[in-house]
Amino acid sequence: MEELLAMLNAIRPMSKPLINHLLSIIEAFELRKNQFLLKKGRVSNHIYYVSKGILRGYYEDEKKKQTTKWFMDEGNVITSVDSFFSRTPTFEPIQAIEPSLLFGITYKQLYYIYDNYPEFNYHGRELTQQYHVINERRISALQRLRARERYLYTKTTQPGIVQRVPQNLLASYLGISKETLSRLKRKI
Amino acid sequence: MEELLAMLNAIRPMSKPLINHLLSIIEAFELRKNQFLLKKGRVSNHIYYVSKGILRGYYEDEKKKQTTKWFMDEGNVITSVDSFFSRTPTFEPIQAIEPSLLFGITYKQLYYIYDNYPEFNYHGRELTQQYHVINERRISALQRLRARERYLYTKTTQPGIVQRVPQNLLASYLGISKETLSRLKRKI
DNA sequence: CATAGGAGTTGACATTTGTCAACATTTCCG
DNA sequence: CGGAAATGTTGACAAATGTCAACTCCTATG
Repeated sequence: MEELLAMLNAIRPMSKPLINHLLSIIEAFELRKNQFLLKKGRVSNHIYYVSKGILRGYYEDEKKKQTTKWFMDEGNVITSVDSFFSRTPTFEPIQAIEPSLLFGITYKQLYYIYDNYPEFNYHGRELTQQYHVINERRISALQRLRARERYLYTKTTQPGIVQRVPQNLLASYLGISKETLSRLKRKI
Repeated sequence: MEELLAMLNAIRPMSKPLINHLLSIIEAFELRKNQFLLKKGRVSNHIYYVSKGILRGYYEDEKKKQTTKWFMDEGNVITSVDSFFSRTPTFEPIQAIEPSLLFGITYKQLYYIYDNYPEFNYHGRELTQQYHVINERRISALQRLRARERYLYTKTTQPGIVQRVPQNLLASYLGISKETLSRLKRKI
């Protein structure tokens, strides 16, 4: 839990009352490998900090083909962004790839904080901004780069992810088939 | 200018002092067709509200091939996200596609507001969140959909854009060649 | 420890998309 | 108004990637 508070304090030191409030509401969640944090059709009700482990958000089409939208490991804040903020049922389950430990709060609790501890809007804004920038870069990569370059790009920007994650999931994250990934890796 | 204030007030009503401060600093910018709002190599120093017109952010690779990262029309808030927030020189120029009218403030002015009118962090957070959700959806589309489906998806989610924008730019936005776009349109 | 299922590899082939070049059409400006 | 430049279309072909199927290897679990 320390690390979570440290991360937030690094963005900007928080007041004692805010810290105490956070400590009183944050809940810990433990997940086994392959366990779901969020199932399809539910409204994403929590936002979590990843303390240990690695998770993925993915999408499954009519033909059962899965596309991994993101991987997040230690130090990241995760939720099903679309569902959480728009309060609609998600199409994107979240699943633990390794045994994981998370700290989370609910949507209601988050907005209670935004309303009653205005200082926390600064943190919310900075964090959203951070992921926004990451997504902007990801969009560029998906638009401009071919399979091979996307793989190399991801390998340099997220080396930990590339190592930790099964190749079939990595392929779907890159937006290519597992066979194509297998082949282009051999040529490198 | 009214519309900008109305948009912000709709997110959450702002205090009189904040409104007055905003009015005292917001600057208007007029652009001719094809004029640049931001050139490559500069640090993006402003964030703008689009009051009239349509603009694009794009990227140009070594071979001079351009990829349009986004189109933004009336009612949107724009900047070169990466450069603006990370304070680094941009690779992504912004250009007016039609004659445009913008209202803008600088990075410094924005952070002055965040620090001295804490209530505005709420607005900054909500706006960033909004674009974050849009980008999440865009990533899904780029990852999962083929050329044809990406076109149809964009046509339904941003019909105005698809109509207003030259096809070669639209193609680069979709991440496909202009020939492919021309062909798939004929088949529909 | 046996084995079923998951993960990764490889080959053959189909499909999609890109590239290049030629041409048609539109738009912009002197 | 007229011509250059930008935009859009089409064809032929090449390159990239997907799909399907067979096979191997690993590993999780009864």
